[in-house]
Amino acid sequence: MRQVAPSTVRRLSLYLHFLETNSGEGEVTVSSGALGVAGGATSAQVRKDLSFFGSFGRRGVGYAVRDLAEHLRDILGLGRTFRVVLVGAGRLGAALAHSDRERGFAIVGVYDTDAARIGAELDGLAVRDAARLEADLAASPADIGVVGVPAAEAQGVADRLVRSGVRGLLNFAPLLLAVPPDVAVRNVNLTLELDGLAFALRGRSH
Amino acid sequence: MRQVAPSTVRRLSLYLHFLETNSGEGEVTVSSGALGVAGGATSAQVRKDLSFFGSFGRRGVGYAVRDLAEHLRDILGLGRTFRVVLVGAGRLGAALAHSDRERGFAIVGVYDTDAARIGAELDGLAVRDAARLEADLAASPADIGVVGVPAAEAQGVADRLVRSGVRGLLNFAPLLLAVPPDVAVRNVNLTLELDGLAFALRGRSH
DNA sequence: TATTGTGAAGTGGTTCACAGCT
DNA sequence: AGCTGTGAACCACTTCACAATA
Repeated sequence: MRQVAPSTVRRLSLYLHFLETNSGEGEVTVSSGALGVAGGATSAQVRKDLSFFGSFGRRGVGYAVRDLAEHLRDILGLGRTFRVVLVGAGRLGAALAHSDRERGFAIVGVYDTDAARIGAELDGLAVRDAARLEADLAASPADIGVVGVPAAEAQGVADRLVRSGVRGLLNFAPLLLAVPPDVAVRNVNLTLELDGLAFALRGRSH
Repeated sequence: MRQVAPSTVRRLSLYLHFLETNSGEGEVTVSSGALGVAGGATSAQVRKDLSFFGSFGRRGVGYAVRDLAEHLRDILGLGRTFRVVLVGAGRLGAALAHSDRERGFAIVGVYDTDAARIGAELDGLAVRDAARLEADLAASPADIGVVGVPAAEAQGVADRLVRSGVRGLLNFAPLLLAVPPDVAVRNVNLTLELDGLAFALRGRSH
């Protein structure tokens, strides 16, 4: 199978979210056009995205909602639970801990280096001393690590997570992490987004 | 001038961040190669990105750090202060309020519909009743609106912000907002990022 | 008639490679 | 010799267009 484009994965996730939030509404089938609206794509794009993994629709009819949702969860690998450790019990980390605990991402540990935070609770999880990270992960590995520490510490934390067997990182620090090629990184960078808006608004006054 | 690619803007922001955090270190010039490492790009890509806006370097030498940073701030439109209103005083909004207040993005208002939150303080800013949004924006416009409310309310909030003159939106809700073509939207979607990691980790166990 | 699945064409961003300065 | 600036080549994602099917 050819390499899947990152943009395709992003859209598949949007299609799935649409199917999941609109499934109770009676409609048994959806067209590629409707999915396109949800995913910010054309109908042709939707069909191409899906055809990459198989033929899930019926010509002249569309896609069966429940069936396609199931296929998308399977394609995205959402059939299992991912174990997530959170390093840096700041606000972004808290936002993550708060959301999405249901959808297959289980937060199994929250760590911080700040003594003031250690021992505190973050959404029902005790914040542990980051010094324990390696020992804890050796005893009970995780799939995904969330880097929620300041920029200066981010690469160090990433290195420790990767050495401890984590193979996916969600990075909130405003810089690019250097990781081995078999480790996946997704960045959430508020500075970047704000700069992007600034650029889009060039020359416009309020 | 041709349309600038979103990926180019993203990298320009990364180059700038690199220059700003490493400017005190004696080096007066940087090469496109060094900038490429910071921005996750090749040296050729860096030069193309910059050449799009002018010739800022010297052949055989490189780019003057201070000078290039200044140019990048100018290109990105960071020379002025952007007035930002935050709707939804949740954790992501709090994360935003906490960071970056220095770099040209001034939070001028925080709103929520939840009576329990109204009147509370978020990083020194009083949370106001979202019902006042239109009146406040009419009296004192904003450039950027942050949509930090649940998915079901997101489009409604976006509509109200756009009607009140906001021309840039930072959307934390896990869906695509429909906005007029002259309004810029950037999405921060944790669900999407986690799904992306799930896909990248397909078939791998811990 | 409605809508999918897909090869072919199109578009646009990235990489190459080298001329041009310092 | 070192490094930028840039046209040309390349590559990958998107759109088109239409045969296939309900």
